[in-house]
Amino acid sequence: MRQRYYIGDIGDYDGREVTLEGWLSGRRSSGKILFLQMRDGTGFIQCVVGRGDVDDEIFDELAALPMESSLRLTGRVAADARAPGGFEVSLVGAEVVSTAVEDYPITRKEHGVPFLMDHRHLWIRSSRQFAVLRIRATAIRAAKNYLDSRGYVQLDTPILTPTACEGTTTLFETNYFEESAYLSQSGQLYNEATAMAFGKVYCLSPAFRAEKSKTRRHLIEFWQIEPEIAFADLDDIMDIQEELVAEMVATVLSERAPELGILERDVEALKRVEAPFPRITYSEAVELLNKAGHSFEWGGDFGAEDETVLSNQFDRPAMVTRYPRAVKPFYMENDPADDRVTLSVDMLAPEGYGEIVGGGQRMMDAAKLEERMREDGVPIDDYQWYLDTRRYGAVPHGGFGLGIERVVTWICGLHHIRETIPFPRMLNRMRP
RNA sequence: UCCUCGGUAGCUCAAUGGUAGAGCAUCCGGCUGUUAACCGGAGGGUUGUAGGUUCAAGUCCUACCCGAGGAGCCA
Repeated sequence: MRQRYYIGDIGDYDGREVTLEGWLSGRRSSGKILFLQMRDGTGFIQCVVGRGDVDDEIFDELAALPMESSLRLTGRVAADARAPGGFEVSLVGAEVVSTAVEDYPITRKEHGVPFLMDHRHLWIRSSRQFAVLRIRATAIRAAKNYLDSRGYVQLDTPILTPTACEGTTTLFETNYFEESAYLSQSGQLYNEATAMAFGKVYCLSPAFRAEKSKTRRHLIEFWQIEPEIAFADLDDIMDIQEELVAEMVATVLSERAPELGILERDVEALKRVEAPFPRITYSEAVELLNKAGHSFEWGGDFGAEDETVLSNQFDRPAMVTRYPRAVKPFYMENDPADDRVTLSVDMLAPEGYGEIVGGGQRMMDAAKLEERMREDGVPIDDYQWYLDTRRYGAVPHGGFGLGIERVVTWICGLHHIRETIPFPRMLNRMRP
């Protein structure tokens, strides 16, 4: 395989002549000297060339080359304090691979959200989007590493499902030959079956919710990583949640420092994200809200503002446990100490980012579970397979779902979730 | 579904009911250390759509379309 050079490794090439392959992302000229900004997907670098350093023909071509043209640039790498990034390349040769058309729409000046979203396929070339999406990939890898290295088996669950978990109003319906099918909202119920077969499992998959939600923390299509563990109680689940989230943050901090720099993220806030995380009950959270002058009545679910007020009370993610029966789904185990509440847990990110993880201990007893399903109007006939997980060797077990995009929004310190996935699907927007 | 705000040049925005403009981008010219470079010049408009009021509508009225922010909703 031929030697290839990447901007991301530029520090390794100090003093050497290299050939970089990439795209022209910016240019400034000062008469007989050109400053070319190049990107190659691993980073950004400034290349400098004076008239006379290369053939006049090539110099003139570079001076007029449209933005986003693709090229190969050859030159010597040198540390230079004047260059953004600390290194620059003094060119000795250049080859244009493809000349772009002249109207590249995204400039260095400001653009509005609708314009950028219409050009999402090009927007992802910009440095901030580059940083966010690289951090996303690293966060996902860190989560997988955490689980894989501890013996979890990745067993992905179906996207096409025959029945609605609860209520069909928020499901996307499609055809499965002669019958209806729905796009999955969660792999959890299937995870419970695979956990009874493999002990510790997880799935990493998209979830689809046809909610008319139009807020900065909702996507119609988003990704979840959902571990499920046999022989685990609520405390075990919380231990795993906090270790997993702490590892994701630590990995991003150590491997994606330049990207966090591009985003101007306050890394001190991220460095505080170490276990143990604060753990409070729902009832304590209600008290906290009321003490904070934010009136809240026991029994309801927290709204966006409630979550913000709560998460601002802590300097790292906080876990809220034991939500009332009414605000949690049928499969949550009852708290033996208080039958009004469930063995559930949500993790709220700090800095006002709200819920990033939801989970808990699952109801173990087949008869009670079936009763709860009937109360919720779940079609029992379609879920006999699920009840089998209790009939044949029920064990205490639990798990959680971690919303990838919500975690990345928080880690990156973004205002809106739409930037954390390459092509967001939102209310009013399915293109590009 | 509801509330609020918005839609004018490729982009970001101006324009008392009275001649549609600026900056950036693009093109042409200048500049040997630029950092969203700078300087000079040029081209670029069915003011979201339809109707209405008026001597006159980007501006006022009505309806619709599209978008943004938020609420509700969201295991």
